[in-house]
Amino acid sequence: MAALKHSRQRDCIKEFLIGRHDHPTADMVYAHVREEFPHISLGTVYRNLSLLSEIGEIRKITCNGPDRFDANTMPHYHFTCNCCGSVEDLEFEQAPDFSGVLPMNFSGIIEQINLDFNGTCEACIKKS
Amino acid sequence: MAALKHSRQRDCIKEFLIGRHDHPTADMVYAHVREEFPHISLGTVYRNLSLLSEIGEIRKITCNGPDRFDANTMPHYHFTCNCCGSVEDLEFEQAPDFSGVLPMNFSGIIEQINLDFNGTCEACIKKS
DNA sequence: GTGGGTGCAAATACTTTGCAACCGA
DNA sequence: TCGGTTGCAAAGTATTTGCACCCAC
Repeated sequence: MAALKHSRQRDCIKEFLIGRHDHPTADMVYAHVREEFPHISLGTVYRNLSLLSEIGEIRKITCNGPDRFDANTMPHYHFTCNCCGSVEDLEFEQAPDFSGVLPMNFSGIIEQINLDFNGTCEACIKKS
Repeated sequence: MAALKHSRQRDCIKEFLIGRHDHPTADMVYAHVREEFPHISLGTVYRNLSLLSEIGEIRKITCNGPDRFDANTMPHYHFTCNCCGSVEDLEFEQAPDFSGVLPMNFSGIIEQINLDFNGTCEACIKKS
């Protein structure tokens, strides 16, 4: 991988994500960063989001609709609303423990475990 | 929801998925169904895949790259390869039990629990 | 006959990429 | 200066949709 050079745009993107806990999409990041860098392009936002998630500084959340990004790289799990697409962090009384549930008959490399609950969020229930 | 009418194309799509355990994409379904219905359109395939997953006859797997579809609607969990995008079913020595890990501070409706391991599959390890 | 289903094509949504100019080390 | 980064626009990938015709009930 090429040597990483400093960029003010990338800093701004990362700072924005650190300050948010609602898992913004690339468009939401773009809308914000544009306040500070009015000429930044969506391509640059996507490039930096990919780069940051490749080097592990942020986490990319693949779900229905556009990808979302999370500056919290600690293990934690999400609820995704099938209705509005929002993604919330879940808190557990007892943290999920996957140590006893390692898969058999599998010889690849596991890099990440994703636990995602989906359904309908409170806001969407009220709307309907 | 409107009354469902019978369609041979939809049957063919579902039969195909039942016979496969590799979680085909819409394109793969299209390629197969075209053997029997040479004039079927990709739009029809997408429409039927959405419809089947809405009524719970198949399951849609959202991952990096194109969505994948699974006729196995029983609870089970996947491994997704970050490299080639393949999705495999995982077998566990001890089935994951989420009864003790229900989320607190959450008041929406949970419809489904997805547990997905991702990393690099055996085939991609060998290639590199 | 009625209304859902289909094929086709165009449109949309999201993301990536080529390229020349730019900027940080 | 060198090579990574940016802005811009175009292209690419995945999916949805409008519409006229067709087929199941």
